[in-house]
Amino acid sequence: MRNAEIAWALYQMADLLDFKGEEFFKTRAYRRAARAIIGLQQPVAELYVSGELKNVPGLGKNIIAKIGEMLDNGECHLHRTLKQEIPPTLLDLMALPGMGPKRAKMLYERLGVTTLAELEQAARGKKIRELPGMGTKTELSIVQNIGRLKKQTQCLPPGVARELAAELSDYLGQLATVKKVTVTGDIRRWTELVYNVELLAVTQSKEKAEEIIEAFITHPALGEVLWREHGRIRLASRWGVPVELVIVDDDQYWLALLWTTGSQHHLRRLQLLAWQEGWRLGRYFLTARQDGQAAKVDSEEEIYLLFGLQYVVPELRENNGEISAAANGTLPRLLELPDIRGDLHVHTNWSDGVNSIEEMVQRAKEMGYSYIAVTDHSPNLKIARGLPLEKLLQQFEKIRALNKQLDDFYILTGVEVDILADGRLDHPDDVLAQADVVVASIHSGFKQERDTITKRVLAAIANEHVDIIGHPTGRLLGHREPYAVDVEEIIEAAARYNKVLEINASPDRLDLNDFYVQLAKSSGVLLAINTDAHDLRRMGEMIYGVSVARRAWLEQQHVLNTLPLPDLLKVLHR
DNA sequence: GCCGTTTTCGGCCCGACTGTTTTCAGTCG
Repeated sequence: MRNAEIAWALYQMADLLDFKGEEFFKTRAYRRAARAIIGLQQPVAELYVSGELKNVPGLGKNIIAKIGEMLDNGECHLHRTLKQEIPPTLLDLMALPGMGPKRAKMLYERLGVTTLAELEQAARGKKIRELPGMGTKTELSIVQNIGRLKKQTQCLPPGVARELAAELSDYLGQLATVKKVTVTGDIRRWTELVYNVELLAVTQSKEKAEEIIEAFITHPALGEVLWREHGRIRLASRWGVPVELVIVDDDQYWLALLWTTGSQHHLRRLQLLAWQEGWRLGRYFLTARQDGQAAKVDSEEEIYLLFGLQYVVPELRENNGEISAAANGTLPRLLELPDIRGDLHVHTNWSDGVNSIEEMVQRAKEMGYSYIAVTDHSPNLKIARGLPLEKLLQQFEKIRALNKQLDDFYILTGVEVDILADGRLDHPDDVLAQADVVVASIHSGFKQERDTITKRVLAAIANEHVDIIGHPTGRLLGHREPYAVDVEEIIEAAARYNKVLEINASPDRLDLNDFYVQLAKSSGVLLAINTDAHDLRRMGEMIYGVSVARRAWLEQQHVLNTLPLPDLLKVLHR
């Protein structure tokens, strides 16, 4: 079993135990263990064998034993028993907003509801309001939330989509008849939501295509066949989002890659331009209009070159002016991951992070960074064990001491300070003044009116000690809508006060999104791309933020944390 | 469940909000 599968099993056990009414601390232990496993750099199996698993915080004797069972048998006894006891579809109910273990249990016991479909039926049949503590508003919200969920399952946030694609492409890669697999489509263009998971496989001979398809459809993550023709298949997946596999031979690879990558609008423009240049471009083919001769191409670059264009990277293929720019030779040199010199928003075990400052620093060094800012939560965020004033000052002391031991690396003292519901900040100015970097973020009052919440952020921008506005819209992809904040006004204010806006790189957030990043850039507002990592593994999510930046045509000079340390400190006025 | 030079047992995680109540349970961040 992979780490992610074991973590998923632990999460599910936690949910099932919650449902059974187990005490909070026990189920939290399971969730903490799951989180610890997600954060591991090595396969659990290796650490289990070497006996190092007991050194991982959050993993104790009991859970390690269950991990052992899972590694041996693919499942542990407790998990199996729980699933026999409780229909696992009940967990879908608990995933609805406002629906926890107690209510799910009551619905199950009193109305016999086990699935979302049955729940919707019960709500529409006015059965819910008859239960204690439930009323008409609960019924309405159930119907609304189920409706929203139905829409959401048509697409996936990029992190989950990439995991699914990687799993499927590994599987295909193991087939002897498959020479190469490429993940293409939305994922290759790094769109913020993935509506299709697309894979392109190369085989020695096209006769093998049907064989590959037959093997592919048996994969456990895949379900119903939606559509099929020779060399192409489309199926439903575990998460609801469709998966498409295209199989071609060597000769077709580059044109198939271009075509499957999309976007449709980009390809349309490209077809038109190709036509004007004497070519006919279509699904996996490129022929001369004059004599029907197929073009011989050995890269995507060559295809663009044939049309007199600079190469257009997948992130830009949205028909947002990239083709004219490529024709004029004015495509920018886009930001790249190695341009990033540090992460200005990470959490440690001082607040709700998993790892110590030292561990985060070590990882940052391994990633080739030259600085990192430790920005733990402020006291208002109780759930995240936000640091009280004294502890924050202690942390600053500790960081200053650590810095003395470090060569060629600098830890910035920092804080992610809550913008409180009334617009004040959660630390006094004189404390903020002592931090190298201050990230101000909203973690409460998400449902406030547009005006109120916008004023809160504006007040934070106006505070002279605030450097960066963290995850400016607060959205969680597929989970939580952005708060009602007026982003344009925030951008204008950031421009006036010379403040930095964050591109939160977490694939669950991508906040700001590429559109607002373009607005910010054209207003002269600097962006900071930060992971907001709570453990070592998630520090690796920087690439998602860089991709948002690339989709927004950002270059190195538009991004704060591409600056060498001395320049960075100058911008931060330290 | 995990954790521990304060403890191997007794802590660990708390306040706001919502929808339902008429004093509060359940959920959420």
